[in-house]
Amino acid sequence: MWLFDVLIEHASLQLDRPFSYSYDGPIHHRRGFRVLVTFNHQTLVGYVLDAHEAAALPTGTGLKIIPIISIIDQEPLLNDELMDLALKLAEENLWPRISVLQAMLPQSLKPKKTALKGPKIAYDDFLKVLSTDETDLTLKQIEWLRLIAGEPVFAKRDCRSPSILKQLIAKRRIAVYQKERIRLAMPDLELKAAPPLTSDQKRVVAETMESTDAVYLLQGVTGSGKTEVYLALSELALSQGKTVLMIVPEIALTPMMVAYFLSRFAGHVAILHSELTPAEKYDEYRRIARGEAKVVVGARSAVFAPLENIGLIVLDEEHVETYKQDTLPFYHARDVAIRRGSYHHAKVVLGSATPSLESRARAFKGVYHHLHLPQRINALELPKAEVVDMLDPANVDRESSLFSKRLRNAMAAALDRQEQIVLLINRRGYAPTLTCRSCQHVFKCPTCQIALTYHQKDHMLKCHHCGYLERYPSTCPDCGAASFMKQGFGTERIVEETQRLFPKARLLKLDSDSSKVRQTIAKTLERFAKHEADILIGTQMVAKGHDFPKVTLVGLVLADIGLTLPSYRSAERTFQLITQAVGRSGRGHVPGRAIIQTYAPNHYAVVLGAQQDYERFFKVEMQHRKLANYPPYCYILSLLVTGKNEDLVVQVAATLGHHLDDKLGEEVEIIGPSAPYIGFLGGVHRRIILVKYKRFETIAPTLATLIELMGPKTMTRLAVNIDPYDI
DNA sequence: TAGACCCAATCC
DNA sequence: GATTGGGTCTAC
Repeated sequence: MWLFDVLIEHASLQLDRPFSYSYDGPIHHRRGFRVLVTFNHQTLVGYVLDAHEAAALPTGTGLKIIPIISIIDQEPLLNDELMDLALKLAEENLWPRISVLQAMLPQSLKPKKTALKGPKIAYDDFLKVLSTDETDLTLKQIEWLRLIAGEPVFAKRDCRSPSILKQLIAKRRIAVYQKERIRLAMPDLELKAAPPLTSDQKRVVAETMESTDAVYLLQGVTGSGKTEVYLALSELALSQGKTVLMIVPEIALTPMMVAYFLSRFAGHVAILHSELTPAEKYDEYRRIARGEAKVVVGARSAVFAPLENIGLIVLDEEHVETYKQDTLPFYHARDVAIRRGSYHHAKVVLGSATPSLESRARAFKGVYHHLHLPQRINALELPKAEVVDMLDPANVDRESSLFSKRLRNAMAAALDRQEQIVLLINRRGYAPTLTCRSCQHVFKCPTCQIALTYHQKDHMLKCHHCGYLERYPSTCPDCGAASFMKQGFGTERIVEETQRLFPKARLLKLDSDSSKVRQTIAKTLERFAKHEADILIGTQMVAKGHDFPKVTLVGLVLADIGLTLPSYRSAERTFQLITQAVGRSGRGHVPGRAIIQTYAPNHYAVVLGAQQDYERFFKVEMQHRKLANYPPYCYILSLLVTGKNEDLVVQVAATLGHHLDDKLGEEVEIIGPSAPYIGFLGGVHRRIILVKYKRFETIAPTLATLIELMGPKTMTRLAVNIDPYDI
């Protein structure tokens, strides 16, 4: 008899311990497979951590050990590298182990009940010729036998005479065999040879290959050809018989990167990102696990791709926040990439035009090897960026308060010259708040207490935090009046306003609303690239990575939306947004222009962003961070206490706070507990404690005791997030 | 006084 | 995370 140590599918710290189940029967592996078990009157999926052989059920332990219902997988789902990585990450970060295992695996393989309904392996039937002996066959049967034998592979469905086929099978001339079908149709791109590299690119590639360092920060201005460096390094890794992991930030960027890699490495590429259907992802995952793909291109969760023998891991646009998962497990793709790199002795390349302060500071200290691409390819000039002060009424256009005279004139001129324009507004919807005209009632999300954004397209109010929806009101719930004010503006409003000012211009809109429908982002970008539209209006999605040679003007409709957010990263975010946006302009032969509208024309993030002066910004922002003691001068972690009973949440948070203060008061700075920005979400009260610390080792033991302090009670829950992004 | 409802403990 | 059981509330 076997005793299994089983992790239960529910991701909670209280349940993050193995439960014992028995099993009578043969097993092929000691760990890593899923089992179906009864757990507290429920049928759940569990993950076997270990198996022990036993003669009989242990007695006197107080455990009621029952048999599992069934074994789900015959083979382990994860290799030893990923399994050990999952356990280590969970332990260090105080995440439930099962949550990491779930994050690592595609929908169909996750250790949770919903996975059992996920897509299964699809098979195609093929025909195999067993014998070409033509005795006893009719002429028709001989005709088909010869036809099938003449082809190297013959799919069953291609045979139009099923009855004849049936007889051939009965007479043992032909057999049917199954082969796994790959549901993802890769675009059939022409294989391209590598273009000659610029001397800068060559230098960077050579420097990387000659060095024995593990992690590289490739800092290259927008348009400096980082992608070609990734491709060249990939080629070198492949030529050494190693594999390549290419991580990109968003779906919107992926089609382009995929196209680059496909056109260079064709059949060796697997793709993993959220635009694939679960079935496609499953197939791709299995292809990778079987070792059939040498290169994986994918978004955040693709850092867990089951590649073996990795030689190179690239994280493009390393500064973007989407690399940090904001639900359990709160992993950062960059950290995982570096961990996996060190296991494989692979080179890890972090690329960006505007590196995160943390990474740039590490490069400065020599923790990362710093690589530079200081010039745009073909010696293109960086676009001229002009800052327009929207507080000065003289600058504002007479017909529209959203546009400056300068931006409107520049747009008119670009349209006259048949050039393309990108307009960026970092807010989706039509208007971010709706207010009653008579009583000033602001429509808010009932769960998040955040103002609802009015969306014109579906005439609804939406919460951009939790996705809550309600119909556009007919009357005010407070005073009954029926007249409302739409305050502020988002992408939809800019589209409307632009169309009004330039009725002949062809517009396209791109924001995360577009991503709801599959493929829209890719199609929109493609249409814009083909010049089927003159103006592309969107959120920061349009600012990242795309290469549109005909764009000569970029307008940032309001650059400082990010600056008003209460976060120590707001200046960094704003700088990055401006720099990336300005970099979209002038990638063809015509020099580009960028116009930045702002209410904060003197803010250093705006001024230096417009000048594309990363180094100055780095110095200034580092000083700010040092003064306020923020990362990279310390690390931050958040402790989030949640529960339905507000008093209890407050009380537990206070206890944890005091405990931390007692144990660590000397070494760390503790902020809170306090009510977070969204203090009440979905019927659950929240309190947050921030801990600023210098060395994780000094606080790790105390963190572990916090979980014990919480006890087995589930009235309140604790979530630890190391380096959270939402503060 | 049954049934609705809420809370907290338990799960092998 | 879901179920259960015990306690309290509530409507007839």
